[in-house]
Amino acid sequence: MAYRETEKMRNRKAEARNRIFNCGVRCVMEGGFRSAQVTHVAQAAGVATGTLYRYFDSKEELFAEIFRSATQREVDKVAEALATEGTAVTRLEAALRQFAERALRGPTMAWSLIAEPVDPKVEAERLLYRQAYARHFEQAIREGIEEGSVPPQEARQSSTCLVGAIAESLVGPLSPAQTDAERTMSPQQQQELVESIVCFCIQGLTGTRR
Amino acid sequence: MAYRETEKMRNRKAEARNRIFNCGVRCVMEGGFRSAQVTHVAQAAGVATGTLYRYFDSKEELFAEIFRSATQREVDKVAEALATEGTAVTRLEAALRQFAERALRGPTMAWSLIAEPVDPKVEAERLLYRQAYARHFEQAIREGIEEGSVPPQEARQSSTCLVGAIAESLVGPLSPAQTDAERTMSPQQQQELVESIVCFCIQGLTGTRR
DNA sequence: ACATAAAATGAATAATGATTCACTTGTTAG
DNA sequence: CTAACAAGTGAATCATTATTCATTTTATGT
Repeated sequence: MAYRETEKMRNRKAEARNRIFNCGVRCVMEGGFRSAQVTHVAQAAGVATGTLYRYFDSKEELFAEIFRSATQREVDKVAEALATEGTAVTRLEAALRQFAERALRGPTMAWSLIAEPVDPKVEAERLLYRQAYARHFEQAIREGIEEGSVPPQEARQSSTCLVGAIAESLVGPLSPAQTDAERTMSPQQQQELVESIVCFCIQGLTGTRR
Repeated sequence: MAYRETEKMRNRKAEARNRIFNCGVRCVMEGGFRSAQVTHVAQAAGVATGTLYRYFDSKEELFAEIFRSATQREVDKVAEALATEGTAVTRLEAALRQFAERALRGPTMAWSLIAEPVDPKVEAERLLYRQAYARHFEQAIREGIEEGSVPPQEARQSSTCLVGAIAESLVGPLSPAQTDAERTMSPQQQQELVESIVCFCIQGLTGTRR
């Protein structure tokens, strides 16, 4: 026996995988999934295309993983906002803000996650991601119902409406169809946008004018 | 001069174009945009692929036109519901019902229009289509504000939230990721789904518990 | 140094589907 | 009937990209 995988090699491989993955992320951040081709990613990572395939089964697999990780960060942030102190309503409000503000801060990635046309495997991830949001919201709504700050309702349904309302409100502003000039809203405008989304959503939940 | 386009010929051509167009519609209704290939459409219409290109500049052009027409029908129905007698709130409610019920009745087409990943040109049509809905809703909201049945608010924003909430609520049920069994909801379930969407939306608009 | 095995390479291949175009067929007017 | 032109044809071509694989490079243990 003359070759056995050593620690050093394991590290180097892990590094390579990481580098590829991160370059994939960067590609998506720059031009969305559509313009992110395996050849580009490999090139950016400084490896041959063939090498990429040693680390990922297929393009779809790679981008599904990228999607998943980008998504997880976002979902975590929302979960975090929901895990603070206060009534369910306050926490939901904070979570919606978090969602919208983060999206407006990183518009290309946000658009890719929310609305860009993608391959089926990635689309499947998107479905999961939206469901993940919905489940977090749903939980908070149930808590709200329990504590009396939210009137009884189909928590599942309402949570889906929340996700839809906020996502749709962002699609327009984030869309690359807009010129960059249009996409760059003033902080003032952003603030207003977020406020009116939150307002609609909380009213929809509580049936209480605010 | 020996050949000049005659009435008969004009008709025949119009017929051919129509046939191609309609077969395109059928293809989309059956399997969505993804599975609708020019070759299929041509075959279904009983013409050669080359012929199709005498009537449509490109695949994208053809399907964008198909999308537009399918969409127009839906938007018209909503506009119709909004044009009846009654307060803005009642009319908006009727419009939301119309939207949801029609979608549940033709799930494949509805999914294609609302959520299927599509080519850029078609995606652009989708943006317009969602805006068309939003504009109709917006108008009704403004009327509601004027007549006092809806509290003052950013009508534009609220209308976008309506579109998002209803679309998102339908994506899950319509998605072909669901088995057909899952997708076939009982009329009972459909009714409940529609009710809870409408409830959330009207509350979001009016801030009044119902 | 050398044998062994894994990792990296990237040009060649495969797969998919839209689009073209040289040619055939059909239509019209004189 | 025939010249003149338009419509129709569909196999061949083109374009785009993901994926493979024969070959080269690199790492390891003796």
